[in-house]
Amino acid sequence: MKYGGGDVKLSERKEKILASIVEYYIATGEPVGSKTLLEHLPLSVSSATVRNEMAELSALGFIEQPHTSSGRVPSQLGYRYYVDNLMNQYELPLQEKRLIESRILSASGEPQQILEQAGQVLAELTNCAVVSTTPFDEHAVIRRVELVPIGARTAMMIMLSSSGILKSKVCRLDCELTLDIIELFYNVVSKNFIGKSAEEASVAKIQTLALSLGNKSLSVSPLLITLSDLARMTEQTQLLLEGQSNLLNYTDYGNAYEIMEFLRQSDFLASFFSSNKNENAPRILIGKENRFRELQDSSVIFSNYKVGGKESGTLGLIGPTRIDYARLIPSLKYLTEIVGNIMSDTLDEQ
Amino acid sequence: MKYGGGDVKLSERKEKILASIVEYYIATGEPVGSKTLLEHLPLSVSSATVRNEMAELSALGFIEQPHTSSGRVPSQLGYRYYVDNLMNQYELPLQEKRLIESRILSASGEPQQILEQAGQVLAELTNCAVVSTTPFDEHAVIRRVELVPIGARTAMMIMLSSSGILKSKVCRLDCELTLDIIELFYNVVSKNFIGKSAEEASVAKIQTLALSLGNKSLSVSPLLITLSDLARMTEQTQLLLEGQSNLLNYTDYGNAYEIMEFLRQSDFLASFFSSNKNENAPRILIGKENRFRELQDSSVIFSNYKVGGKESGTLGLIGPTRIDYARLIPSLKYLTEIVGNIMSDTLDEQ
DNA sequence: GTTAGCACTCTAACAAGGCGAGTGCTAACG
DNA sequence: CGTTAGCACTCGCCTTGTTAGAGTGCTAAC
Repeated sequence: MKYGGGDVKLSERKEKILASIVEYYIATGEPVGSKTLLEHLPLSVSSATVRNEMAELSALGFIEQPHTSSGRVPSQLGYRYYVDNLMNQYELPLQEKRLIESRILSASGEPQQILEQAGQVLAELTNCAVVSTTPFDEHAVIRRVELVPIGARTAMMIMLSSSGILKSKVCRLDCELTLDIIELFYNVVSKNFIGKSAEEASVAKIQTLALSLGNKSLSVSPLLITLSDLARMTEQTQLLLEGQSNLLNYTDYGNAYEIMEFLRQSDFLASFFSSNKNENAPRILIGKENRFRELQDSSVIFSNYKVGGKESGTLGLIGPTRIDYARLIPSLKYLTEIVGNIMSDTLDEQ
Repeated sequence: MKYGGGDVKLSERKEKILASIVEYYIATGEPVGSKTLLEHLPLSVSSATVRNEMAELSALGFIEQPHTSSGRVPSQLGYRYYVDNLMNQYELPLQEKRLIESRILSASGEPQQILEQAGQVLAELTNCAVVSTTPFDEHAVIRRVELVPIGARTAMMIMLSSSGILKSKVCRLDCELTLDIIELFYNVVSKNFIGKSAEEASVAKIQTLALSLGNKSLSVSPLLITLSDLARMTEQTQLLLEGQSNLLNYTDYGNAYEIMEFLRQSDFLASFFSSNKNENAPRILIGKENRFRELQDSSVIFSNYKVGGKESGTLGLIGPTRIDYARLIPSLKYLTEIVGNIMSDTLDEQ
């Protein structure tokens, strides 16, 4: 294993000590000294020995001291080693799994709401902020378009994509919405858009189409414009955010406000997640491993969920570097699994 | 006017001084002393005179001292007097109004999304947290139910209410969704639910209906259950939240986390808002005027928006008592107006 | 009613000193 | 050679003491 530039394999005792430091610090948030450590460590050696070991761990860069005279704290590298080699993942008890599943099933079945629900559950479970992206499938096609008249001149248009995204928008016409127009619209749609990708419902195409309709164009084109708007909304991945306020609980956390603002304008994250599409296992970025300045003191754990066998969206956890990796990772894993399954269920019989 | 138990009408000079204290404190967050105050006050008197006046204002309870030797801060009563008598509301410039309007029009037209957009705008404008409730109309009826098959055994059901709420849910059947079943479903729906209130789609009614369908009951009842779920969702007012993170900016604000948590579990607020349904003008609750413990250090300003001439939902601002009332109130007023208009537009031709 | 002057109060800011946790080093031990 | 006890040392935190400054209320004069 490469840590800090060289291959390192720690002795068993060093590993025990490192693991103990990490776990103690995660649990308490206090830097830990040789003596305190010994109390939590089933080793029959003296504190001096532990100190010697700790000095070496310091030299290797796995732990560091906030100031000369207080205990040690895991460094970023220390967390990394812990996560890679030492952590025993805690398995979710079956009962809790059941509870989680039932809560997510209570959502409406729309991907966005499943994700909202899952995000809330995960936020409660982990005390982290949770981000998630709606399913994205570059090969998704428009499966269905419905036009539901509301008033004489208004209608609600609904678009359903093959990735399960449902979007709706109110459309307001300049003239009355007659059956003729509706029929014409459905014809145009089924001929030109159904089964095609959302991209194809471009403004340019809409315009040329409108031209070809001659004098009917005037009445149908507002509908087509709305269609194109919906297509835009459908192909856009949306990023959902839950449990932001959890971040405020971590008092040692520099500037929660900055992070919350960052998450709010979170296009960055969305594109980052989508560039990590083909990973299966959860990925963990600790502190500066992260490329965003705002997250340099945070850890991000994210994992993709699969809909119909294809990676299609991401669930991510964001918290301070001092988070309980051993507990969070299995929770995240389980949630992505569940979310994927439920979404696939909805779509499996296409 | 009743303030602190007695009728009070302050002298013109006292009013000027009080207004100046309130405005200075709102702007800077610093307690203000007689000397500093004089600099911002177009009065040709000495600081001693001002001190005398301030002493009387203190005795009357309009201002108070955080500690013996520092400037004065408006008391809750002081804010109240200011808001009632002294404040000149700042009028939004036309240009800004235009900008706001266009941003809200970019929303999809669904009430929920209009409110989300409006909430975001308002949060940016005011630096407060914004809450809003979706339109609620006790006389609302189910206007339309659509069933959109997705797979062989799954369908998406969409419900539209006369108050403009659109909700959808995926429904999973035990057997194949045939045209027969769909037709039967539509028949049952149009006979029993369309034009009726959402309340009537109760579980009990669904059950008796299912019984009367005899052997077809098995296939249709999952659909009817989903219908009932949707009716529940439609009649529930939803509470939306934007700009929570703004609260973190107010450093003097005791415990932003507590407030954020309170807002998150905000059923309280929803019911509180709905109990204030028939007010037209914005209402302002300052500090302890508020009945919720968590908001004792906050001010809440809320105002109802009208859809089709009827009060139907609320927009509210939440911030520390030290907020710029003179600026926020007109912003809120304008936003409620706009939101109401846009929503009414969508529905006006029922 | 207004003003100048003054003594008084109280906090925020800074400095100094003691405490204690924790360290690294050294020397001794098995 | 690894382990251990002992010890001097470091350095942040807490407490205490002091000071400067802002602001007040009061009094006496205008």
